[in-house]
Amino acid sequence: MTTTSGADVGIRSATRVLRALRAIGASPSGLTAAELSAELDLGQATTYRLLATLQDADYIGRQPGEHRYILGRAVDELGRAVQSQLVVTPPMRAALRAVHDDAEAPAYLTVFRGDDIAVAHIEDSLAHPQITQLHVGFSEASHLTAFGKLMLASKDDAQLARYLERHGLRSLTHDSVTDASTLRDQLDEVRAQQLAVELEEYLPKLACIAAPVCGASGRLIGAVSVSVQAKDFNARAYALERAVRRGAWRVSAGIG
Amino acid sequence: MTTTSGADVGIRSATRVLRALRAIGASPSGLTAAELSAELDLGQATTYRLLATLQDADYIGRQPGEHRYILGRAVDELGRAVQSQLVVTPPMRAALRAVHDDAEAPAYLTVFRGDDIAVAHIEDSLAHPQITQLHVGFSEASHLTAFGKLMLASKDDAQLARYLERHGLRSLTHDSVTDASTLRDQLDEVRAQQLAVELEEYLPKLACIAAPVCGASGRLIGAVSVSVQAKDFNARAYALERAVRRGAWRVSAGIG
DNA sequence: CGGGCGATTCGCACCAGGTGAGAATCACGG
DNA sequence: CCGTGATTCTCACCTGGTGCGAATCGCCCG
Repeated sequence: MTTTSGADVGIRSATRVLRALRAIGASPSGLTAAELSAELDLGQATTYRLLATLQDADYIGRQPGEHRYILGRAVDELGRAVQSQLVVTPPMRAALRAVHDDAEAPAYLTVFRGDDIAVAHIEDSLAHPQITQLHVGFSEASHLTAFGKLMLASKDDAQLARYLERHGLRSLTHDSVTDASTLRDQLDEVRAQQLAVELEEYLPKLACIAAPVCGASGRLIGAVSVSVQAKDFNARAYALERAVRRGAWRVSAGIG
Repeated sequence: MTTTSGADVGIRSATRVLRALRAIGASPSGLTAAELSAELDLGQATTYRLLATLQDADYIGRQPGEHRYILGRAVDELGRAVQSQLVVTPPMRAALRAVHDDAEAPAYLTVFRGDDIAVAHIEDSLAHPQITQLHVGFSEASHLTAFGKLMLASKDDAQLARYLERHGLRSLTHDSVTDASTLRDQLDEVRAQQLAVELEEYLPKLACIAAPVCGASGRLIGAVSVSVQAKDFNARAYALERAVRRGAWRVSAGIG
């Protein structure tokens, strides 16, 4: 066991492939064979063989006459596949649309996956456009979003500690929680209310409110939320809460 | 050498990783360990190790209490990285906007990568919305799109033959070219005009016209195109041609 | 036209590390 | 409390991935 820092678990060759893809994707202009070879600490012959394999499977490619490898169509297809796995049925869409109409605000459906959160669907309109920083796909900074707090609230102390250890508490605005014990208090309140609220923690001037979606087994699987201007939040809070709770209920029911 | 259909080239373990990701992505609800094991023809111990490795790198994950593995956040990030490698500079965006305004039609910037074509940017508007079937990312059926014909026209006979052998000539509409010799004639015309046109070959009732974008070396690297209703095409053709040629020129100039 | 320098491929022997089989253990649901 | 399926463990085998060095290739530059 030469695990110096406990990070290199698993099949080496597999890890290499993944690291290679990451490395190539990390640079907007791609990587040359030599650069990748240095990055992965591999002999050049091996590097070329690996590149040939990836290229053969269409995961990478390069422009003719260019020596840099860039991500190819297979990666694009995979990226699309991720989104196809964020299943959104027409009833769910309808429920979310109703939330948008009731709340007069952009509405989001998120699903939880272990420590990660993916935005599965967004219902917005010209009058109530979505937050630009949010997109369909995985979301960051769980501790600063309303649906993130909902997910964290479903964890017990040990799981939360593990999460914090792995992710830390990044700060995005002046009001972001960055203190673990404050967060724990917030999560207790979330558990008590079965509702999460976030005020200018994720983006300045923005507030978000989220209600839990549960699967047939009663387990928490996601959230329905809306975002509004922070200054309007207090005046609208009551109506927003009714809307997201109703929406979350309808989505939950549509699953079982 | 050129094993046309021999599939087993390269590093086995790498191919396995890629096949595993593909397989998991191919099913909207993901795969169980047993299913993947069957799919890859691997022993179960090995399968679990591979899954653990992929999970460790966040390429896959699964909902708590669920036995199916699904694609994870790292894949989402890769998918986003692909798009970040489709570099679009502000001048290019501006040039494309001008094409949209001149032509009064949605305008597309595509880049060529070997046999593949990626849509790098779309400029549309409420009055002139984009074709819904087209999205930023890789595009299919090159032989049926205007920009695709442009790419194919840059190939010589041998390269074209190789392309046809690998991709075939899928038919999408009643007017799709499906005959290689007809396609060859079309491509000759494209070469002569340095312009490609497509009438209801890709989508019914839709026409598309594309002009070539060249890099500093003079090599063809992409295309600027617009799409309009097929019935309007003849009346508007002259203006559209001027617009895309001008746009392609501006983009080409903005690169060198 | 010829040298020269990267980029890329080839050949080969070594052995790390991935593999399969089977058994043990765990996790549930009945 | 048992049975079934999921998951992990153990271990010896041997494939297949690896590095090194050299051979080619391709292209720029003088």
